[in-house]
Amino acid sequence: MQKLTIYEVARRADVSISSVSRVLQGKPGVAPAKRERVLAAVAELGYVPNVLARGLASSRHGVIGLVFPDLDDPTTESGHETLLYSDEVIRGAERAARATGYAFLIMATHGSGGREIARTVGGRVDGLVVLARSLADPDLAELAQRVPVVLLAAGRRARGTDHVSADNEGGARAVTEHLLETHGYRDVIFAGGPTDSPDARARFAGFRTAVAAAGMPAPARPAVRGDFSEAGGHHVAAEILRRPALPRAIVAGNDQIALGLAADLAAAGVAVPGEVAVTGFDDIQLARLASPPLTTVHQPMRELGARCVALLLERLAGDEARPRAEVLPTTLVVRVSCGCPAEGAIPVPQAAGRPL
Amino acid sequence: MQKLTIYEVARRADVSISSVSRVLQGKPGVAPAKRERVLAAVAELGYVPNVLARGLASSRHGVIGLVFPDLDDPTTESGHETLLYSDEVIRGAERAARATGYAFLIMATHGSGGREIARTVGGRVDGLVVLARSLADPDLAELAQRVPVVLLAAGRRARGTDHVSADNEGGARAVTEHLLETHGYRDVIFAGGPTDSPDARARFAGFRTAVAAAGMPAPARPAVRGDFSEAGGHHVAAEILRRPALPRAIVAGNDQIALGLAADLAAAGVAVPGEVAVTGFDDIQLARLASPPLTTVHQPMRELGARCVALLLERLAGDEARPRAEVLPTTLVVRVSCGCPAEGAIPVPQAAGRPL
DNA sequence: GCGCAGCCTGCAAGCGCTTGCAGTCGGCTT
DNA sequence: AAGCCGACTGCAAGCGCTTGCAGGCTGCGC
Repeated sequence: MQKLTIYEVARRADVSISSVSRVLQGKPGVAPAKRERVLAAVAELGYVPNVLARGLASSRHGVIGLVFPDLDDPTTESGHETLLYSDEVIRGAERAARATGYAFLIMATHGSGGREIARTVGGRVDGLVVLARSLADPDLAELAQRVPVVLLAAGRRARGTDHVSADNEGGARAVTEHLLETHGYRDVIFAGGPTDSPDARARFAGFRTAVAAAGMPAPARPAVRGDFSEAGGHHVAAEILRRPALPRAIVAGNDQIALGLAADLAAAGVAVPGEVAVTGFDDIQLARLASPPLTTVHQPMRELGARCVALLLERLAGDEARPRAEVLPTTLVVRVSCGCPAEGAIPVPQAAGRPL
Repeated sequence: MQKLTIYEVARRADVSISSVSRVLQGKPGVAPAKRERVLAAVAELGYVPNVLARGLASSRHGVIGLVFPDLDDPTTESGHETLLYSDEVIRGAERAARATGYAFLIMATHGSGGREIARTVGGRVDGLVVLARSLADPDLAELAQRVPVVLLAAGRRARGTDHVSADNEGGARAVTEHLLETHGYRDVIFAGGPTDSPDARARFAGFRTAVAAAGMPAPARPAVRGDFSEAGGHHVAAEILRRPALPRAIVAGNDQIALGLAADLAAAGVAVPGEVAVTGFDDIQLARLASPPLTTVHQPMRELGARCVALLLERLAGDEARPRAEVLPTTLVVRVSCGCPAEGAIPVPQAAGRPL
């Protein structure tokens, strides 16, 4: 199969390549009869336009990109600390891009090398979604002036770019209120994430608001900190177990911390949620299946990804709007780890009526 | 910032664009002094070659693509049946591609529309990794003659393409043997996946081998079937609970089935693994955190993705080799759901020595 | 019957970079 | 000193498609 170009199609349909091009792009100004001939030729030949040539001529890639942080140590195959969060966002974004005919490129960043990576990907896409903390500020800035960028969950730092985030503060407030009001716990502490994470800060702020609203003194900073990973949870657990007295409930900065923490508490003989209640944030899949099922705050991860792509497309459409910031709602998901009854934690369809 | 082309760099360095091009590609035949000047100009200007033009001229994309099945119903936001498997493979492949300077494109397929999708992505990449069952055979065939394809876990159907898969049969045999020999269970059954899945078939074959080797009659087909999803597990559970007698152990086709199944059994009052032991396959992250932690067979998912990319690159390098099939080893991961003691199921670092 | 607005068409000029090829030059071999 | 060779250089021809523009036709108003 030798190369099949627009010339071949034009010859076959007995028209000029201009007309073929116009038909293929759905542009007006081509007589119906001729349009038919072109379409027929395209079908017979199985012609697919060369995206490279098309892109070069129109200076459009037809590709949306997404940059996410790869927190794993690339030298190990452990892989278990994966940010499931990114995977969900990626899926949502991919779907949104595909639905509008764009191809979807992803690139993970791992600490250094961000500059090169940003250049590589920057020149290949029409627009870029950048997940929080996957790129250093200067790299991001350089990238942003080459191509439209939408920042996801980044605590609005870069100027001139659109932002999308989840309502971290509201979610943290809701889960803390649940602990405080529904359960009536008194001694509730916050086990935070990295200091430089805007998400972590916003969640802590929500926690403080709830505590203050309950008429209690709100701490100035998280009682403990740890990475947004299971290892971070282990670290937090160690810190807490070292104390003279255990808190009644712990609001963790995210699900991974909560899971690692809960596992260690249980292993140390502390009943969860009996003695210490634990809540998470994100609602990753593990949260639902963990033991006990984790009470957490759901972030609409796929939707976040999809909204980022949507904003990008709007900007590409050219409406030269000023930077926008969109905040998607989060929802409290009550399961067991807060002390609530297990009811419905794990769906049990038609398991009833067992005839044994 | 107006557009910056190779001409600008050439002028700045006072050379021809040919030389700039050669320097940028690291080709020989450019005097050292001149090479320096070019590099300096590139750095000062912050020049980044236009990938579209480069691609058009050299007919190379610099992009590796991956097509995976999106089993979710795109109209819901549920997202919980996600194939974690794909996510891991994607990460592994992305990393391998990035490490060799290639950009990485992903595209999900969802039932129909595969043809269009295949065309879209086929024209944008230098090589493609296709996960099992994401594309119909004819679409795959068409795609394969446009661009090099490596099939992952597809039970070698397409001719002329490379294949990579995990040792499904060996893994299933190992886990079944564990149940049969270590635990001495007699009544062990296989709860399979979809009939058309090569993976499911290979696993069942391994199961049969082990059963036969233990001197027991091997069934001709799986005792029950279900999708490779949690819902499939629920279905399997319902089937099994409907029987007059429960089996002593169930070898599930994959982790999701095992998890859904185990949850329903437990909800129906059947002790797992006390009354019925359950094992999975894949070793997705959920398997480790589930309750009880799932004994399963580990597939090197990231490595599978990475190997696919590696094969693709070798083929692109031009060694015109005949199609190869690579099988990566799987490993038995013993946790609790088979009846083994919990020891080490959840790592408990420094949780000891609690001073309370 | 004539003029003009529209609608179609195809021409041709790029888009920015790669690469085969011919030409230039200094240095060495005879 | 003439001839050659090899290392460099830059020219120019694409790669395949988009698109502004000018020209040709048709139909309608006057």
